[in-house]
Amino acid sequence: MVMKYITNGASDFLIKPVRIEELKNIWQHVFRKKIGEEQIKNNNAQHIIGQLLSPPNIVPSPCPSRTTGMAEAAMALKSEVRETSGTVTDIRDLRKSRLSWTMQLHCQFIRAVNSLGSEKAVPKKILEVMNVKHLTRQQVASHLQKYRLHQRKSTQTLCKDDAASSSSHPTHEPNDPKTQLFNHSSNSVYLDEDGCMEITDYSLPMDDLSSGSDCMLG
DNA sequence: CTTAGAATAT
DNA sequence: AATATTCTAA
Repeated sequence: MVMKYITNGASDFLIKPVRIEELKNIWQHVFRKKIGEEQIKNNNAQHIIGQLLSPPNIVPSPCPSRTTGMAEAAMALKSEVRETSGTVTDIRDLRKSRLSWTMQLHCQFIRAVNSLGSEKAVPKKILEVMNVKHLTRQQVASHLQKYRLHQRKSTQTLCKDDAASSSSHPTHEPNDPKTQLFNHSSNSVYLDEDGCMEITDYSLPMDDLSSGSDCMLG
């Protein structure tokens, strides 16, 4: 498999979690080659980078500006995982290929879901409520799917125990997925049935310099 | 055409 | 197991 690419002209490989340094290196090489020519096509360069980053990765060209690619790319490559006052507001980190649902993120997710209520807790709205830049609807959807699976599992387990016999295991918290009305406390709800987190304090001003309005809807 | 949700795939 | 991607039906 690897050979195939080499014979096709690839000169180097990057392993999945691509780091900034590696990319800088690549850029240098690209420039050395091209520097002799009169025109350096930045678009082309960006394209190359895009290809070097494996397909499912985020490509560092958010906006169609054909400026001097280098600087911009370097900027874009800086980790943009921003966290302000314990609240994640941006998940973009080009070193990572997959999103990691940290507890913070998960918490925010849970909060969003709870504050929306069972009926309205659909990916799009969750996304809006969470207000995390660069988080996609599909990512939320995927997470939601898993979350619901967990929920079902725990409720089933509890029901079984309930009907059967013997002592109960306080591992998880009972919950009615259907008949449950959620408390719309906007600011202090913790403890989800998933029980994998009990962070109970998020309150501080948010928005620092990360407020750029990217994926918001009014 | 957009999206939620299930089914797969990595 | 966790996330992503694809498929299907509203």
